[in-house]
Amino acid sequence: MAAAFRLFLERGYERTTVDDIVALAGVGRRSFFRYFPSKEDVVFPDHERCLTDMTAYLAGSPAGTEPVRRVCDAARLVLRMYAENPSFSVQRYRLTKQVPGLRAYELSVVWRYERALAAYLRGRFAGSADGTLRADVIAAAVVAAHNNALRSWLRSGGTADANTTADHALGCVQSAFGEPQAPPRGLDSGDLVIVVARRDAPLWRVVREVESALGRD
Amino acid sequence: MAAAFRLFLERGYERTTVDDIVALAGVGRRSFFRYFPSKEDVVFPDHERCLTDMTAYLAGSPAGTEPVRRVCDAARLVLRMYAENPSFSVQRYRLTKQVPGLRAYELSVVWRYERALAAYLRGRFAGSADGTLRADVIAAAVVAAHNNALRSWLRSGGTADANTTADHALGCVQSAFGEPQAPPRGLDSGDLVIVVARRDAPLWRVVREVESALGRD
DNA sequence: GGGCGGGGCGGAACTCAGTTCCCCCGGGGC
DNA sequence: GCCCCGGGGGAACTGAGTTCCGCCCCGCCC
Repeated sequence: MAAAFRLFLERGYERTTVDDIVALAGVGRRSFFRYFPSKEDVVFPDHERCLTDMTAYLAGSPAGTEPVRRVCDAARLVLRMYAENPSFSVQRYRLTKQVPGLRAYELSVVWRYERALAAYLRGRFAGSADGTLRADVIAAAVVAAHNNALRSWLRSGGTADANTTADHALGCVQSAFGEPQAPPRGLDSGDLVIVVARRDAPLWRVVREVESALGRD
Repeated sequence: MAAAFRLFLERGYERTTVDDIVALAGVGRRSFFRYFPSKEDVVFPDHERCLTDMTAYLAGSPAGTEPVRRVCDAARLVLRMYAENPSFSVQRYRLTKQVPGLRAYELSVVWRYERALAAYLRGRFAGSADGTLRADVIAAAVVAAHNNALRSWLRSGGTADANTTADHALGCVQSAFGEPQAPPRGLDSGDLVIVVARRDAPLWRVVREVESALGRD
């Protein structure tokens, strides 16, 4: 991997052959493909583990957890993996941005994450109306919000705080799709809440007010 | 293309080489790659045109169109393309379902659709708070809803009515994310609106109520 | 200690996608 | 006639990924 990245950064991904890598690393070509099924896999060495981590995390959800919250937290696992090696992640980001083959590979990885989230949500929404549709849409929204936060962090060169941007992005999705879960501060279930808003106020501000009135923040 | 699909259906995609195709078609190998940049492109011959259609459709949006409605309609263009050749689409679906390489290619195509939608939404949401985040999330949600409808239609063998399922799926997204566009029924700007909701009601229902109270539906 | 089986490693050769280079041929202008 | 041009086709090349086989080292059993 070290040899591969040295060459990728020196000459670019496509100008580097597997023979170059194994020659620099001093190993046999056969051994390279033993550890990395394809040349692209060198660039994404940890996604496979992260994917199994995510499915395990979802499978280990205690009963009664709010599903949308859970998938948002699952997405944070990916962000954390990126944040563990900021400089590596940023280098890889620059690489994937300009090599179509790597972008395609990344898409297939992201797709597998999304399917894992969707599968979990489908299980949780089973039986309810439009369950699979809601599961697919929410999974896609979570992935999109996560990617939005991740990319802005990567564009900052890994210097910004990844968690706060992700909290904000995922918070938006969560508040848009999430079910009520927090116990009311002084309210009992069944209480009535009255919200007053001006008609020309922006919708998001009205929603915010509803949320705070309902004790959800 | 006819020769390629005959062989793909007979022996499978991976067991068919480009030499087989050109031998059956009676053309030169060089000519194959003149018309199809890669072997995968034979399977998705019309996506390139559909993508340019979609960008043109979005670019030609009249001023004042509701953005979410517009991207939902843009997604319907893709569905219509599939529906034009049901049997071909179903065959291709079965093929891409079991060939990882074709799935990866399809993902990259879908990604380009999603980026086209997101780019349009980013332009429309420019300046508003969290504009790019909303654009990305909505684009992903629209694509997910479209794919959900498309796949259920494909699984039905192309017999069901594609439009009604798509209308329902996209309608959910549209009502979840759409902006107000209808003029208020009898309210003037500056009027006060009072909304009453039970605390344990699901959030989306509260939001729906706020919207209708504000005359936005 | 000596045979022995298995696993990690390496290399040679192969398949196939995709590219490059060059040729051929037909048509149309000069 | 000659030249130019553009589409088609083939030969040869590059490089990824696979298959097959041989080597060596290590532990294990007799």
